[in-house]
Amino acid sequence: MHQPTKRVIDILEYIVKKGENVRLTDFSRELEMPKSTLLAILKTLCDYKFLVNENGMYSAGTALFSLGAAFTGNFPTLNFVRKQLDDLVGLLGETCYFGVLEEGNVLYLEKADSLHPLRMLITTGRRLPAYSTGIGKALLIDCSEDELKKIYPDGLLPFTKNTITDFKVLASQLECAKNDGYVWEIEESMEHIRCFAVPVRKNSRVVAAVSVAIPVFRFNEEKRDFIIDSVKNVAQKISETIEQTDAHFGNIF
Amino acid sequence: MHQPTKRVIDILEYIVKKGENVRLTDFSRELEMPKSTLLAILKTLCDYKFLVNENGMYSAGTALFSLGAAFTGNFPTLNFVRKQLDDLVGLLGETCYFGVLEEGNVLYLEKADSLHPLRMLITTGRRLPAYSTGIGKALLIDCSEDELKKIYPDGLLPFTKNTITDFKVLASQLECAKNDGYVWEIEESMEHIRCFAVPVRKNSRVVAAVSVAIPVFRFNEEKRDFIIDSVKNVAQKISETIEQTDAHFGNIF
DNA sequence: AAACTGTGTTCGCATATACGAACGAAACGG
DNA sequence: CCGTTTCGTTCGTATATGCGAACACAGTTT
Repeated sequence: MHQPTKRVIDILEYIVKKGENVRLTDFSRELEMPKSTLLAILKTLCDYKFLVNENGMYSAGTALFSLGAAFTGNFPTLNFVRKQLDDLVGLLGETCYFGVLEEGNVLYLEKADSLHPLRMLITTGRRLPAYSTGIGKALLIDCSEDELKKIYPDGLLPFTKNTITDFKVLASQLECAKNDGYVWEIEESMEHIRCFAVPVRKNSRVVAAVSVAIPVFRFNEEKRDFIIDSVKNVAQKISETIEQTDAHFGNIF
Repeated sequence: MHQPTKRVIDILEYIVKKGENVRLTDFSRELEMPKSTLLAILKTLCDYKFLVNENGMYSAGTALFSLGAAFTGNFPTLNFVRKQLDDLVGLLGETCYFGVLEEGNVLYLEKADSLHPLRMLITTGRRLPAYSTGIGKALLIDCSEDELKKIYPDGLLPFTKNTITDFKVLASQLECAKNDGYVWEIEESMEHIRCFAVPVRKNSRVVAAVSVAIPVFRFNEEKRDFIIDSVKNVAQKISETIEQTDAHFGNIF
């Protein structure tokens, strides 16, 4: 591990987590780096707009935006995905997500916000353990029990009282889901939220997934079929589009 | 200037420019760094998903997406802006932009694509000299000739035969535009493209701008008033929204 | 007004990093 | 098929970077 590089990474990830108004001392304390060393790195990052220094307060700079935008720009498919998610929200009224699997985690690539004031709070770019989320289970849908154990060598940690922590239970549930063509989840990653998700395939391999997250009190069984059909429909459209591209997305697709 | 940090920056900016399939030797040649040093840095960047290494070919990694998304997430106003631009494209049919001023350059923060197959190619996150673009002139609209000279100490370089290279001409044109409340531009930054732009203000200070870019052959004078009114209307709505927030956007707003 | 907290410098010393050459492997071309 | 080129990797040494302490300065609190 290259220390100077690691430090730059730590600084950047820390500043985007905090967003703004981070002081030199905060960096030093949280990242355990001497202030004199920090100052040299921070100054250079400011020169190139990765950070902004406003009388002692550091904030995330526009270069971070440019990097992310340039990355996204390589994947025009995402524009199509966003429009599909917008349509899906129009139908269902609840927050919808699109994400890919990255080493056992869901990486959220796109979302469309619920029309309701009370809505989910996951932001694009975040990573969450796949086994506990609806969209994540859709991404793992083809995994056997052995494969799951390999992905999560430290076991399945609970996030709520409903989180599945037993590999056998998870594997058998995925087995069923594979037949049904969709996954559901009730308060396994967050209290009061249930979820439906459908995998997106390219050449029959799961490469991404679409999901909708619904507060339990706004759900009722009558809506069930309509929700599942709507999500399946969007996942199918996205699958067809992705089939035609050769985009890798950081070699995830 | 801190060399290791500068190198990380150079590597990241180079990889997003190239997008994918960059070899160790390419980095070494283009960035003038010894291969042995590069290897240590690249390996660390791969560990943290800033890069991906696929049998010798490096590509941009998902961490870049996460950084950019986290940055954007701090500015919910951008979602509103995107919807406004979408509406504007619905009215005008041509590519629309939203951007801010950063040291004499326009930084494009949002865009909505034209419905026509032939359209502008500027992507979000890019920077272009403000004096030559429509949106950029809207951002400079309150500047005097002296202020312009301070921003561009090396003078105004031409990009097309129409680019304004004389400070006096630019300043007097901005003076007129300030009265009209909008800026126009004909093939000053790109051949075959003309542009209308309107500044977005916060507390009466220009903090951003909205523009529409139209291929010259699709423009005719009858549309003029409608275009200008539409852009002004959107800029006004965005102004009102920004007034209510205290977002800085990398201390640009 | 003095004590405290935090930023940004400076400086000498110890050390981790950078460098370039040399090596091995693979791809290319005649 | 073998020489040639290109690429990635390794390694010992030189050097640039990292470190911690001390200091000046500014703002805030006691």
